[in-house]
Amino acid sequence: MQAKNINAHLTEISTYFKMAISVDCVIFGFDNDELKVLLIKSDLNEFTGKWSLLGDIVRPEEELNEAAYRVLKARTGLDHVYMEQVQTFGGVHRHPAGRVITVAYYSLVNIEQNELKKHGNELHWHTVKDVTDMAFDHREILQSCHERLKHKVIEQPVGFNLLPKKFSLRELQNLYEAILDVKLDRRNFRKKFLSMDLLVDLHEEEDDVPHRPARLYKFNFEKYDQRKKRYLGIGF
Amino acid sequence: MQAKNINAHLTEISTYFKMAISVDCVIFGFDNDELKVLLIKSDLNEFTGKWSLLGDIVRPEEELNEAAYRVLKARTGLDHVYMEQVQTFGGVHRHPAGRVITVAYYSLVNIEQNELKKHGNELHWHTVKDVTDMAFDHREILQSCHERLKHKVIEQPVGFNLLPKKFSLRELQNLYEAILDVKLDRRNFRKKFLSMDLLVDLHEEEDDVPHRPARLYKFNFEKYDQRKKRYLGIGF
DNA sequence: CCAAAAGTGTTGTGTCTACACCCATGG
DNA sequence: CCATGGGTGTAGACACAACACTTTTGG
Repeated sequence: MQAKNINAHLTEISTYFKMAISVDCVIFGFDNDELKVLLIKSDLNEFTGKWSLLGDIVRPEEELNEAAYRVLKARTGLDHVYMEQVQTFGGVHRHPAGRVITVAYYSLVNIEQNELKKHGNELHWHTVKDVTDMAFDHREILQSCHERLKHKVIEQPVGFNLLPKKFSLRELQNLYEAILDVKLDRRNFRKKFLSMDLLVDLHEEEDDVPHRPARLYKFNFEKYDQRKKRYLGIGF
Repeated sequence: MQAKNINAHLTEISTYFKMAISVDCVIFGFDNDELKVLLIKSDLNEFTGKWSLLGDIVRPEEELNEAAYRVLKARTGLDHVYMEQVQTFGGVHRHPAGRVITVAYYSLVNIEQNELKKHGNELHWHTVKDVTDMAFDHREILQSCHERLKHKVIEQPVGFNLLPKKFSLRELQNLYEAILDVKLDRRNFRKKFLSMDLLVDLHEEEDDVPHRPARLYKFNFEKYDQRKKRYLGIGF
C-alpha cells in the first residue's frame, strides 16, 4: 500500500472494522497406513453435525503463525511441529458471523506420541480420503492443504514428521502412497531412498509382527541440511 | 473456527476492529532480457524515497482476488492477466498505521502491450535483481513471489504471459534464464521445448535485427489444456 | 510347514548434459 | 567480408520403470 498518508490509512482502517482474521489449521497425521486430519464437531447452528478445522481469531498483537501454533498447542499439546502457511481464503460470505478472512496452515504431527486434549469437544482423527462435507469452506481448505503437501513431500523431506523416529521402509512407502494416493514399486522405492544415503540403519528390528521383522531407520536431518540444495530436479 | 456460537463471534470480531486487510501485487514484466517488477514511490513519511508494491485495502464486500485485480487494473489498465495468490504477511508492526495484514499476489504482464496509468505518481519498472530497499516488508514479499514464480515456471507454462504472442526461442530462453537466474544450454533448451510439441511455428521471422532473424512461435494453450497432466515429473 | 511380509538386481527405455560447426542476414 | 546470433546432432551418463524369487519370522 502506498499513495496515502497515515491519517488516511487510519480512517480507512476504522471503516473496515467489520472484518476479522482467523487462522485455520489442517493438522495431518498418519495412522493405519492412512493420511488423517484432526477435526472437531462444529457447534455453530448453521453447521450442526458437520466437521470443522481447528481455528481461531488472530489476536491484535499476535503474528499469524503464532496464532496457528496457539491453536495447535491448545488442541494437541504439541509444540515445535512442522507447519506451513498455504493460502488465505477471503470469500465474502464464507462465515455466517460476518467477514472473516482466514489464513490456512497445515501441520504434520506424529499421531502416536500425541495426546489429544479433548475438553469435552468432539475431536477426532479422520481419514482424509473419507472426509466429505465440512463446515464453512473447510473442505476446500483441506483439499488445498493436501495438494500443497503432495508437492512438498516430493521436494523436501517433511514426511518424516508424520512418522515415529524409528520407522521401516515399508512404513515410509505406505506414507508416500497415502499422501500421494498412488501405488509405488517396492524395490524402486527402497533403492531410491537408500541411494540418497540419508537414512540411518539403526540395526534394530520391528517387534511383535507376525512375519519377518523389518529393519528400522531414522532420517539424517543434519546430513540433509548440510547438502547443497540442487534445484531443477525432483526428490529432495 | 468453531466451538463458539455466532454471538460470541460477533463480539470477538468487533473486539479486533483495529485490523485491516490489504492486498499487495507483485506485477512482473519482462523487458530487455530482464525480469522486471512494477513499483511506485511510497508517499508515507516513514518511507520517503523508498519503492513500494502496488496495493490497497480490501473492501468489505470484495473478494481478495477482486481486490488484487482492481489494484492491477487501476495502475496498468490490464485485465484478464495471470495472477496467483502467494502468501499472507501479518507481522504485527509491518505497517506504521496499525495492524494491516496483507495478502500477496503476483501477476505476469506483457510490458510491451502495456500502457501505464501514471497519474502523476512515480511508477516505474525495476529490474528485480537490482531492487534493494523497499518500503514496509515489501522486499520480503517480492522475494517470496519471485521464489514462487521460479517454481511455477518449471511446472506450468505461465511464462508465456510475460512474452508477446509471437516470440523467438531465444526470447523464451532469455525469459527462463532471467526468472531462474541460471544459464541454460541453447541446444538442449530448444530440443526440450520443440519436443513438447506445444509451440506453433508461425512461419514468420523477426524483423529489424542486425543478424539472421529468428523464427517466431506461439504457444498452443488449447493443446496443453487437453493433455493429461502427468505429475511427478518436471517441465509441464 | 504355512502365511506374510522383508529383502534383493538386472535390463531396457527415456531423459539430461556436454559440446562445435555451418548458416542467414544486415551493415 | 565481417559480425552477430540462428539453427542443428550425437554420445555418454544418469534416472526411472518393470519385473520374480528367496529369506526370515511367528504361529
